[in-house]
Amino acid sequence: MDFITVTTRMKKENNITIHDIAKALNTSGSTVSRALNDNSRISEKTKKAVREMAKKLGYQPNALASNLRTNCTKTIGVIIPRISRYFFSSAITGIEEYAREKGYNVIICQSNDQEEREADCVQTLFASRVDGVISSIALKTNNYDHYKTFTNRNIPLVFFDRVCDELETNKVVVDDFKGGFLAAEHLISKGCKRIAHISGPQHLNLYINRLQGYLKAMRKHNIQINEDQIIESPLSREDGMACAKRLLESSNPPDAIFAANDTTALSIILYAKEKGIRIPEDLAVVGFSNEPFSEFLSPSLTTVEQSGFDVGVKATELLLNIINNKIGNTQETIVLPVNLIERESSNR
Amino acid sequence: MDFITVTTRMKKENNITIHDIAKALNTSGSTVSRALNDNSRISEKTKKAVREMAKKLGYQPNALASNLRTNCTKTIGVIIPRISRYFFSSAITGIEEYAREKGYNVIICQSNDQEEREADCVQTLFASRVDGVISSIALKTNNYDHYKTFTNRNIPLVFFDRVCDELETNKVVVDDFKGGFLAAEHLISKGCKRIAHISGPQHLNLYINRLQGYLKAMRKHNIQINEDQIIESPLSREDGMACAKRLLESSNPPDAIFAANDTTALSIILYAKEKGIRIPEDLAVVGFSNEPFSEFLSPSLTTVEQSGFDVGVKATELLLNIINNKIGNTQETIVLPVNLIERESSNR
DNA sequence: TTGAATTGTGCAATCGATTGTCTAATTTTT
DNA sequence: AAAAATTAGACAATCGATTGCACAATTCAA
Repeated sequence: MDFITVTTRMKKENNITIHDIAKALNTSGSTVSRALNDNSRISEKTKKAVREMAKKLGYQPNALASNLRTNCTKTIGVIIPRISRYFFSSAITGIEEYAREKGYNVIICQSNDQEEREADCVQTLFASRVDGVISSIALKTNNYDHYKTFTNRNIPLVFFDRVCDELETNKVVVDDFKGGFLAAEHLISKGCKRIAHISGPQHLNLYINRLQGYLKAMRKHNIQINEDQIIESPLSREDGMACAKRLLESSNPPDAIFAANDTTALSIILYAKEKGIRIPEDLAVVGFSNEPFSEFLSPSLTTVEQSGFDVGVKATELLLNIINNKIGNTQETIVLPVNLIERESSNR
Repeated sequence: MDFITVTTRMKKENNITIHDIAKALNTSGSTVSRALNDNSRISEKTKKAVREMAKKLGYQPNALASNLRTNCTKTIGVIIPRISRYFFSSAITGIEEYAREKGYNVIICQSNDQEEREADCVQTLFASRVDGVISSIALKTNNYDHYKTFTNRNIPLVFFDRVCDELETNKVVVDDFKGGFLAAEHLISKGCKRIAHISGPQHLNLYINRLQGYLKAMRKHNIQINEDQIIESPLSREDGMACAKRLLESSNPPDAIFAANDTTALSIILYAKEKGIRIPEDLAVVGFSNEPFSEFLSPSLTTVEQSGFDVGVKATELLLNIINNKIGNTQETIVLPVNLIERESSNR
């Protein structure tokens, strides 16, 4: 009967605990714990002995045990649509950078832009008892109830980029309104008159804001706004093609398109090339995000730059401030600047 | 004195445990635990009652407690150089996809290509008691001792892409040798005679293999190999420029360059454009990796495609097989296929 | 010299879930 | 109907680190 126990026990061996250190020094676990945590109740002499013995035995603290006891994991969870999008991977780099500096770990979950997967992520992160969460909403998410898992339990939550009004939490976004405004005004300054806009899902603030910025610029300069030339799109590569076709084959085609992301702008450029439409002469194009490829397109793409890294850092800073009670869990929105990068696709 | 305790206690409230469920049903914690884990010793009736009460109370299991007890976290750790590189973010997507399907979580750490950071990642992942680790070595890592933290304790370890011979573990790589061979042979088939190669750090197998594949093709077709035209580079955008300059301003400039990554190939194209060197007429260029931008460069870049997603999936499959003792902890190397994508930069 | 204050450690409970062992209740076998 | 076997569930120990409290040893003041 004993065999089984012994065999299973073999799997992970060699794990030194504070009690092993205590035994080796003929002291107690509590003393070792306090010594390692630099508690003032322990003498320097003992601390030194403990630290040396810990090193000698190759002690590695078991975070699970510590977290269970302290109810604090020094870990923050991140939920993002997809890691392979440059904006998001930059944001994660920013998040990790800042979090690590402050002694926090990061667990990343991808929603793949699916609501169900997003709810899964919430469960996973909650089960891991993260101290706080940073999230950017999946495109397909319409119901936000799963986030109550955090809000109900006072687990700090910060949204970035893809935020929505329905959720009353802290947010970090870029100035999408200004971005939309700059893009449209830029096209207007180039003499474009019929400026179309391909927008994204309208339950997400950022697309609403880009659209509103565009509208503001149009109105400011008394350019006629044509409802037919404002399209809502999922902003995929394929749908971008379809939108391009729809706009450019209409009876009154635009002389400029402002796309709410660079992927769609890319589709437009490819479509125009295929159809022999010259860019920027016949059609000026502006995108949004400054994806890594935008600079190298031909013609290179005029776009609105937003720093994923900065957004990540700011979101983390805000989150950690809440976690550590430096600020109350208010409902704050931080807006980061954007800027227009002028390139060939609109240079006429 | 009591006030402080009370105040701090308030922070995270509302956490339902199995004991709360037990109390509500007038049963014991063990029964609840077994019921939730679908243990055969519990009757269907009880299981149903437990599940319903758990739902009613909003019970969420505390993974920390469970992990501590079972010494198994159902979590795998990933160490990668940088998440913002497309190949790596695709690999992570593959890793997550497969892991999630099998009920595992993923913790990601970035080494930023620094040895010290990599060692930090190892500590972090070990402290989190991950069940296994998937890693791709940082460029700057020369000493691999930190990985002993895992190997000494029989924690399964799988390397991908950036592997090295010094570490005797499981590996998943793409067929870099064949990729190098295909690239060089392709250039030869286009009639190029003076084919230079810009390689990467030689302590990493993948660059050695790409180089060897290139050499093999050269020898096979009796093309003269010129030592001056094989350069070792960190493969950054900046260094790519320097390499381009060095090669193209030499007395006997190459008529083709095979770069060990697309970033360097991009630098070459930009440099050539600047200097009025025509691609592919004066200089054919082939890269490696098929980065998202490569397709859209002008001229578009011929390159060797490798699927980060597939590598991630395979690495995870291998790791989970070891973790679950489906296969012994052998020293296996899985090689995934590559294929050449012919585009304009070599089309002459 | 005695009592008070300070300092350094140990004991034992705790976090929440899991699991070996024991007991009581029920069912099956003889 | 008694004995044996099966089933359902409770008890208590456990994982490893933390921490309130108790207590001994030392120092200091009166």
